[in-house]
Amino acid sequence: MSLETLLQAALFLEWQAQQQQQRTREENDNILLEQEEEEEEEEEEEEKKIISRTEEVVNQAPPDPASPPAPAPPPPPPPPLPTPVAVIPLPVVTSTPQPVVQTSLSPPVVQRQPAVVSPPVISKDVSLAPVIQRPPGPGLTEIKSTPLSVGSPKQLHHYSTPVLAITHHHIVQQQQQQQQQHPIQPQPTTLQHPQQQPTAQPLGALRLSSADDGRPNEQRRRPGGAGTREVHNKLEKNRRAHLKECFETLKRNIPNVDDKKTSNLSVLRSALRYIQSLKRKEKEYEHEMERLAREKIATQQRLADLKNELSQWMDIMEIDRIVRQTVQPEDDQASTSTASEGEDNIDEDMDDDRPVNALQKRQQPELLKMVPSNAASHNHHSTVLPQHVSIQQKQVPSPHAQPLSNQALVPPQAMVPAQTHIVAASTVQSTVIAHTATTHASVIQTLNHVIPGPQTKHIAHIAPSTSSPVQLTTAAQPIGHITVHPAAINHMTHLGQQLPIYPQSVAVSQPMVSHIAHTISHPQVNGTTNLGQPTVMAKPTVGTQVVHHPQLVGQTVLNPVTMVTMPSFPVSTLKLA
DNA sequence: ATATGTAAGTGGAGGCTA
DNA sequence: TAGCCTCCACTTACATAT
Repeated sequence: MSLETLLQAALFLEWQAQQQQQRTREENDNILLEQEEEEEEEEEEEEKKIISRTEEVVNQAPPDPASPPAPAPPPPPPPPLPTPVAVIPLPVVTSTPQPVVQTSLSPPVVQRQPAVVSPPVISKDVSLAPVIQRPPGPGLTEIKSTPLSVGSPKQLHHYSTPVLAITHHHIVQQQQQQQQQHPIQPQPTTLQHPQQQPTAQPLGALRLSSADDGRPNEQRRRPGGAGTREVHNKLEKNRRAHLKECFETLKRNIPNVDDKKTSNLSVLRSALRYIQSLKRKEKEYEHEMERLAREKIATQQRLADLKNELSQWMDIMEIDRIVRQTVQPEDDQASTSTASEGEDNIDEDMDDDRPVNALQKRQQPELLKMVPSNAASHNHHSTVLPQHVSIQQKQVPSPHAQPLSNQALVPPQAMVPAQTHIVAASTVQSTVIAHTATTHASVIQTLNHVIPGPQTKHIAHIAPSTSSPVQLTTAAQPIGHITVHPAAINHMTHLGQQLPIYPQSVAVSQPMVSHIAHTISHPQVNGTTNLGQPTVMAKPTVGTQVVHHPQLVGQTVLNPVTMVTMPSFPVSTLKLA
């Protein structure tokens, strides 16, 4: 027993549980279904209200009035239908049924709307919906009707003018009343409306009836067509809403506009101001852009110039490198040093070898070579280091000497305007300052001629820029002769005391004569007093005027003459390249 | 109480389309 | 040409500020 009873009890419990589960499932399903239905209804309502109210009205309206029964218009679900009511005549629909007496008063707008739509114009569908679903009783109409009617003298006024409207209103009211009487039977009522209306209404009915009766519902659409008042009102309402939205959008896009206390007019004004300000700014920016464009062009031009100069410098550097490569193998004692060091060394050497220099002067004029540099390249004094080229030469004019000098006399015009380059080849006693601005091959040739000499063991090379190392190889022999680059004179004054002073006399070689432009007193050049002997300074021949000083040929320049050639642009700008 | 601004209803005019 | 749509103007009601 116990077991059986227990089993039975268990089975029973199971069965109950299953039953409960099923119930719950069903309930849930029902709930879900209800919810879905509600949602659908809401959606339909919204759609109808918002989107296609007018469309629905219009579309539904046309259908044939002929079909009398028209249970429910096909598209809108017939039964559920509070929705359509709500859709079209919103006021009417929403109005809750309440007993109000009111027919006598001027027809409320609400009332007219459905009426107008339904009977004359829109045959069934539209009319049906509102009419059918209107809750029974005039109450609906009244709620809205009362305020509307009360508050709308205008409406009265409006209605007065169009006869049709008036008639419609009355008709509607009657229809509504009828419908109220037959709330459940919307369809037949709706069908009846058009026909019944004429009978019911005196004035409007007359016209409507005449027109409508004569023709079927098709022509109920008055020119307003969709143009029932309700539709028109809604369209207009939507239009205003859109307009309002546009104003809101505009307002949001205008800075410094209060969100709330701005009328549409003020929004427009502020928008106008804002647009004007934007235009002004636009013009300003355009001008700024033009200015920057011009500045850019100028800068690019300058950059191009600098690049050109830099390329020239690079050529010089290349030549120097070649020269160096050519010279170094032969130079046992070659040493690199800075310009100052080299100069110092030179000074020392010169001090030591003065007597020798004297001999050299007599025995052999030094070989001078000057190459004019670009006058324009002397505008800047950023580079302190002068470009010296001193080539010491044998005193004895070797067979190469003459050709050297000749080659050194390359016409300035043939020279590439560039910074002076210093290549100093020291021979026994003579010093030749060559202006390496001559990228011309003649320089190399000259050097080749000069250097090969047995005595030309020391070559000082000074790079033109500060960045490049200045290599000055002091000759074992004191510098006997120095030629001055004419271009250097422009910058002599700038350098002032920075310029090294060569105490010993310097002889000007024959070739240099052609390039010597001016002679100035030495103190003017370096600011130092010297032995009182005149110093020969050369002025660049770059330009046009070249003054020859043949008297200087072979003479000894007692004071140091430093070649100083400044780059045509600040050294810092070299980095740009 | 008055002024101002907004929303809404209504009618008409004009353009577009079937 | 009728129907439809859009726009505009007029009017009224309501809300808010002064």
